[in-house]
Amino acid sequence: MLQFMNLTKALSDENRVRILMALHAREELCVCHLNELFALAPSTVSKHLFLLKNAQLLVARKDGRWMYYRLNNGEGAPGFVVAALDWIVKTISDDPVIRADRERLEQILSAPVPAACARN
Amino acid sequence: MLQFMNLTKALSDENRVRILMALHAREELCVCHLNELFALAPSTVSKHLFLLKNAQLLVARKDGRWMYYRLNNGEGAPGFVVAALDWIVKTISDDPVIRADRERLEQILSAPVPAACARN
DNA sequence: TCGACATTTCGATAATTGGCGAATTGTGAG
DNA sequence: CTCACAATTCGCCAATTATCGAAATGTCGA
Repeated sequence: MLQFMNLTKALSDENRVRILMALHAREELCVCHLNELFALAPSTVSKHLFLLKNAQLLVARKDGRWMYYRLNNGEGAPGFVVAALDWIVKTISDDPVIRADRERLEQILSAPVPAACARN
Repeated sequence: MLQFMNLTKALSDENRVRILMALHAREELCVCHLNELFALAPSTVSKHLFLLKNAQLLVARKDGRWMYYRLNNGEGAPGFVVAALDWIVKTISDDPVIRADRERLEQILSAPVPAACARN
């Protein structure tokens, strides 16, 4: 029950849902990309990522100075988590807000000199 | 997005999830049953039911003085709502808390003179 | 080693939300 | 009509939480 509630609480904030969808669009992103994508303080994004990871919705990978996050829907992910992610994606992929985030994310990632991180 | 967030916010409270699961065990219940099942003030239960109905997770039926609530997973229910309910049921049906609620609910409903409502 | 940068942790604050009791509404029984 | 009762609405308070900025941590490059 505790795990389940961690998950539903994690999903109850719009910014966190948008983070999940951004990761769905791009497999893997570092925190600085998310900082730029959403108009939030780095510490705020970090906290959101912690809650999402704590709910088992995300997994993290460290590479040098950067932390990369991705959806926890690969091998070994709990079935109820994968089911939740499938449900979310299926439900709001076409939402205007999510679409706009996707487009803005493309812009950020395709910029010749990414503004977010120094170089990445 | 607003509908989606209404739904995830509705699911982010443990008492509301337990209400959903009670309704899954029993198809339909009136508010007084839920008042007795959970140790909550009637006004609190009523608020929870409003949020769940607002999220389209429940539908209500009025019968005399009593309001009956049930899960919105029948004909005409939105697909993403039905999918959410299926996911919840599948994920936490076996949880100890939910099991205990189910048993207590049986007790309440099978009592010779239901304590909850005057007669029902 | 030192400085720059990515990220996290911590502490404070504002907004949101769960909870209750009191008052209100609506309905049926007497 | 009046009373009792189911349920909701409202106003308030306590607890939670989203957010930020400042400070701490860790890592790379010079």
